[in-house]
Amino acid sequence: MDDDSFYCLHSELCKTLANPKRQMILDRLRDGEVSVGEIASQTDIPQATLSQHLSILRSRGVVRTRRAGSSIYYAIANPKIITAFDLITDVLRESLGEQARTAGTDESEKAKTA
Amino acid sequence: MDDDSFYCLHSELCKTLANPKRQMILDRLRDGEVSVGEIASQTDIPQATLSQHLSILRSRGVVRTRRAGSSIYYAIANPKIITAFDLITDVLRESLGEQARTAGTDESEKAKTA
DNA sequence: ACAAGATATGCGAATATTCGAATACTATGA
DNA sequence: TCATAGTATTCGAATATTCGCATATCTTGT
Repeated sequence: MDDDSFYCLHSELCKTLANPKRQMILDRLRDGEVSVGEIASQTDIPQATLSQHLSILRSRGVVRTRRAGSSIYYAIANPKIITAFDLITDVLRESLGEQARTAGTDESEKAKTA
Repeated sequence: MDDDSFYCLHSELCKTLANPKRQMILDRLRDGEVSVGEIASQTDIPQATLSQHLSILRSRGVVRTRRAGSSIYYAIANPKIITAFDLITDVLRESLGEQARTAGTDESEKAKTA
């Protein structure tokens, strides 16, 4: 696999995580499998929209599915996804905390020296 | 901060990583700070495009900058970003390896039972 | 076979991202 | 101050994402 393909696949995977509704869904799945109906009742995501997002998560291999009767249970396919998710949460938190201190040190902030 | 805001900020951060060119850039920065010109010469990204992506990385706090003469050096702001990046690489690799074995077990693959 | 509950898909409009070209800004040296 | 190297911004067109609606599919119970 060449570098370009790698970066494309990698960013496809990141894109899959880069949506508030899909993050909401993943957060519901972090403690184990949950059915579509359960996710729908725990969030304010309309059923069709929810199904579309689940379809995206499925197609990228982020979640796996199991049918039980007429319900379909979704689960995180690889726990490392959750670890990455939480790591980004850390970065976000640290970045928010640091924002006050480092505001204005950016080299592109030319207005400050004018 | 309410949940919606959190998921939005989190996915903003993920979106920042979810682009092949920005991943290429981050990969160049993983061993320490590099100037814009150096990144430009190591990749095939045109200068204007490169600068736009750097601007996005800057605005989300993913990188920090330092001016040295007429050059501007970019560096990863928080090493956890790289850890998350590598974790997603793991997921990608494991997912690609597993693809052959689990192909067709998806509940949405109805065609198989027809 | 039929009805009902649970989930998935197709489509179109609104919105967001991406890129290249042109241009502007900043610092250094003559 | 002027020229030049290095970097940033603006703008417009092409493309991709997102969402809601309508509808289709699948499964179970009768």
